[in-house]
Amino acid sequence: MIKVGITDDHRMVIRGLETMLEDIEDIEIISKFYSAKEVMNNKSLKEIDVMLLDIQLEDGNGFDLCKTIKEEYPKMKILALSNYGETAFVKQMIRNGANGYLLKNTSKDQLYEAIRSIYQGEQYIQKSIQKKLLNESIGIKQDVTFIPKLTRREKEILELIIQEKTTNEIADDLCISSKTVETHRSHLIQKLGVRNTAGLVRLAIEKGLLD
Amino acid sequence: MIKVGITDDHRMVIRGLETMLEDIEDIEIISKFYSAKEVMNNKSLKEIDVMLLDIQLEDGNGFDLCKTIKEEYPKMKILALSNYGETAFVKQMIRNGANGYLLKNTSKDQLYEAIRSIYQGEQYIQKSIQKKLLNESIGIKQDVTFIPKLTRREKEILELIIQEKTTNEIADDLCISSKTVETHRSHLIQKLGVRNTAGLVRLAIEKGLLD
DNA sequence: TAACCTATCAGGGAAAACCCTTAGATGAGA
DNA sequence: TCTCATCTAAGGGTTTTCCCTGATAGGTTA
Repeated sequence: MIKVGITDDHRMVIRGLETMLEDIEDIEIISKFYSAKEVMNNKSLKEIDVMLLDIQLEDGNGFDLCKTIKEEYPKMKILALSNYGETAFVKQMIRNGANGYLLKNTSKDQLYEAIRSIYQGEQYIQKSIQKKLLNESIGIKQDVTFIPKLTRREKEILELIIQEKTTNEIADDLCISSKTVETHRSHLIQKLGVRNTAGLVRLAIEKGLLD
Repeated sequence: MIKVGITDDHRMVIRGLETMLEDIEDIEIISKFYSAKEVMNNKSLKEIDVMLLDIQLEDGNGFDLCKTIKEEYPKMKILALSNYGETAFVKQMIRNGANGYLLKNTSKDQLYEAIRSIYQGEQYIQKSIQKKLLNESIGIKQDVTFIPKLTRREKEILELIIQEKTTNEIADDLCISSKTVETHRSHLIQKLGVRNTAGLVRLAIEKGLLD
């Protein structure tokens, strides 16, 4: 009997998961959580074998939650669920300890297979995403798509850039010289491998660099 | 008996909706569609009283689909479903003929109420979103948040801006003067009510102005 | 036909962004 | 202690963006 927990802030998704799993004999849903907070405050976590975890939670992201859970309950298996197949998401989730990654438009069979696989200690990543990861690593061998870590200050400035502030305004906001802000901007452009502000904003939004 | 159709590319969500509605006596789910294409190719649409419509479909957006459906079947009621409560989304959906708007994290009761309301000819917008819309209209009376329509050329140029191209490069790409591109840029900034390139990119991505 | 929208182009000027180099101060960690 | 990362700052120059104004031409529609 595999004891399953579900964490998702959409009741509809939880409902969907429940019905998909309800008539499977060796699976039992023992807990449901609607937010990251609920998970953290709960003490029955240790009984869970496999946690189905939405990576987009309203309060705090699933990445951090995944890491935290894994630190406290290393034996628990985590199956990440997401609407998005962005390889950046997948990689980060796996780095943070997830044992599997499924898109939410999955089928019942695939969901069952994924849960069983990771319960038995294997890794399960949806085929379409595997393909994507493969293509990516073949296609652009040189260009490592991993996103370099931004410093606190850089994130701060990136945030303000996205808010349409100019270098001068940012300097005022942070009480530093505009030349310093320029330096940070240049670093951001270099680090993220883009050409200009447009690229910064796009990347920041698409890859979710902030928070 | 209210005949309901569901359009969503996530099976899980469809499952969730099904179980939420299955034990309600006066509702019957008569069709399920996993894509916009399926909807358009189907001829049993005319029997549907209320369509639950995801606004984020893989093939073509729900906004256009909503409009198209309404044009062909004016009597059909459409309840928009979304993960996002962006007022811009809501407004656009309502403009395109939707009779209601619900977030996917809704409850069974609310879902039922929404379906019944719009079936009876009322409009149903989730309370939290109503609040948002209200606040918005109070807070910024002047600033109408509706998104003005962009011309084909403007969209084209916006697309290239997002691809990190400079004005000169865009001019080359389109074989027009860079001064013309500048004019379009200015119009974009004015129309969209932003301050600079960063704002353009952000809005274009967040509101999905392209495609 | 007149009004309107769209796309085109231009001049000129101010502001902002971008690029390169160099460099001091600080704090964490091997 | 020495190194490394980070944050800070500056000089000096080029490119790009932004903001006016004004103008022509074609197409649509009332």
